Amino acid sequence: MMRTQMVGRLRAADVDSEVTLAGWVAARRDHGGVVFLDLRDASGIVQVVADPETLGDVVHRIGREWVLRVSGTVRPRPEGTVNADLPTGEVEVPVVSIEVLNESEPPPFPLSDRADDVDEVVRLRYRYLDLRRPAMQDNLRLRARVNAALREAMTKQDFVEVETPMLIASTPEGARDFVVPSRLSPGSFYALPQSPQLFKQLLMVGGLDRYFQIARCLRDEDLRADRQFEFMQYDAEMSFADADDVMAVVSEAVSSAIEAVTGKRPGLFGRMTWHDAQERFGSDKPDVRFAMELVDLGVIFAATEFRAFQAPAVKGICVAAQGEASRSTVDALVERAKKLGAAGLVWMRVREEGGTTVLEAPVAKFLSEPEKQGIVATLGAVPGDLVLIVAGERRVTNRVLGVLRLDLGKPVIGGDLAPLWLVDFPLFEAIGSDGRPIPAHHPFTMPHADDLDLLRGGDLLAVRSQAYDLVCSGWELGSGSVRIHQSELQQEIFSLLGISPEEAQDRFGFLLDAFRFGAPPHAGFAFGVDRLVALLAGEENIREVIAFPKTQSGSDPLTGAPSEIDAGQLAELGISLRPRAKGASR
RNA sequence: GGUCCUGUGGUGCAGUUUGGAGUGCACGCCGCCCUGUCAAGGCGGAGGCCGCGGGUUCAAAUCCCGUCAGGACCGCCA
Repeated sequence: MMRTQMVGRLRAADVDSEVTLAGWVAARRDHGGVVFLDLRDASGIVQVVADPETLGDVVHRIGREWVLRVSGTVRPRPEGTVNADLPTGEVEVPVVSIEVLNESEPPPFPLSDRADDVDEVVRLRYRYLDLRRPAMQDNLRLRARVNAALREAMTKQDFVEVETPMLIASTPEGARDFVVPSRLSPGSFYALPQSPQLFKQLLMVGGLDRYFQIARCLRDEDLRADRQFEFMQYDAEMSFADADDVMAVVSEAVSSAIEAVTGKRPGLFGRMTWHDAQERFGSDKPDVRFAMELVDLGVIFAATEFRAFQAPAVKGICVAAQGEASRSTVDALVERAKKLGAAGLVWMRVREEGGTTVLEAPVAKFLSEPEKQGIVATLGAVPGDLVLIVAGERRVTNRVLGVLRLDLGKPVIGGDLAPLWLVDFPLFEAIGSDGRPIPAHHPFTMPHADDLDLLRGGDLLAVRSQAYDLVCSGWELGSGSVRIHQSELQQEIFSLLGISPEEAQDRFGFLLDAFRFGAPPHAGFAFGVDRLVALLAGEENIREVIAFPKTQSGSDPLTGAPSEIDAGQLAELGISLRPRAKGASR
């Protein structure tokens, strides 16, 4: 037997038990006559006490990260030497026998969580050492709990976990595909899945009724703090179900995951229409952990003399307690607003003067007294606040104020995740330069039943879809929709999008074929597991919750990927490389 | 493709604004001392292509140009 127990659970109650422990040396304190070693395993740290006189000089040689196996009888620490900072701090293990299982070179960077700001390339180059840090261990274990909770919640709700293929046909839709050359069909390529979207719909046609998967997805797009080439998606689809059914199932799964991590089950998820999110928060992923909502001031300025406010939309936000922000700070906000596409940004300091609330600003002289009072009343501004107003085209106005709101707002630290369903998305996000509408979701999204007339009648941008997003603390976690399952309606959408029947057949023929054989009404959802885990772990970057992530340029400092392959492999695949465009680098 | 930020012994930083000797701090590492420490302590020591290349200059970590690597963001992510 290698060990009798893990080190982290030793307590006063274990005094007098004989134990054998195995782990890494997290720290050593060599006093000459006595050597203290902090022995670390996956469960924590315990202090062991080594006496060079009985154990020999080897105890002076032992360094950080050496791997030891020690035996001894647990004893209470002497009076006054208890370490309250350690769960095991009441006890220690005097070493009777010691075995060096492996020596270690000194680690290239501190493995303590107190030194958390090491260059990320160094951490990734030695990820196996980085993973020994308790913070990384916690993140990966938290992630495992989330995965387990999601699986359990879905299985309990009668969902069948089905694996879908990684080597699939490329479809020219959506993100850039990662491709894999085919050896047996030189010149042909597989694509790695961007998501199991089409397969899960086929599973519905196949009568699985309720499918889920925690699926690996790959997209060859630029990386970000919340985006990696490959990521994990909780993916679900259900037959004979509407949007509410799907949202209920997903809410249950996400709630279970949150409860598994925090011990606390979240309340009912909020629900907000896309339109409200735009008008109140200037975003399609509103962070509702703080207010500072966008307020429409259009009524106040309906007949204003002030040119800048003679616009389709005049809206403002009230920034609490920032009324005395420096001129340079305010000027920076104006610049920011202009950069975001606003014609300008009107700012006003809210002050108190002789018992009344007044607005002080360069533009104040252009505004009438009722207008100024209207601003204060409508925004609920109090002395000390800063009022920011943008006027212009409604979409731009909302977007600019939404960004400023996020720049200036402060979510409550340690608050709830604030999960929120966003519903009633528009079916099309814009009309392209070719006059064709651009789908907001994907072309299989079911239009809202009440808006079918609009679809056929005219105002395409007003058509709502049966799509829904899950937003958490300002992060877009995922999205889903009711799918079109009738080929007539699907053809209609394709023709609106300018996709000919031949083209549709060419791109998604296998799905359209399947739909001719009694496809059930179905709906589904998918969200990013990495993002949910990062939120729950309090990390701003999903690399912190991925064991072996890639850098922003898509490389892996540990393995050296991506790397060149040898000529033989290329030949076998029937691939020849073009010479490098700009002078060979390697 | 673009904007911005960063790059200095193994690690984290200061030094760059205003050019003047690789000058400094903390940790780690090596050696010696030390029986109650908690990131032990004391004394001593080693360790540098200032990312790389070019330019300006009597002189470059410092100024200029390019380049590489990393990061945040825009584009992109149906």
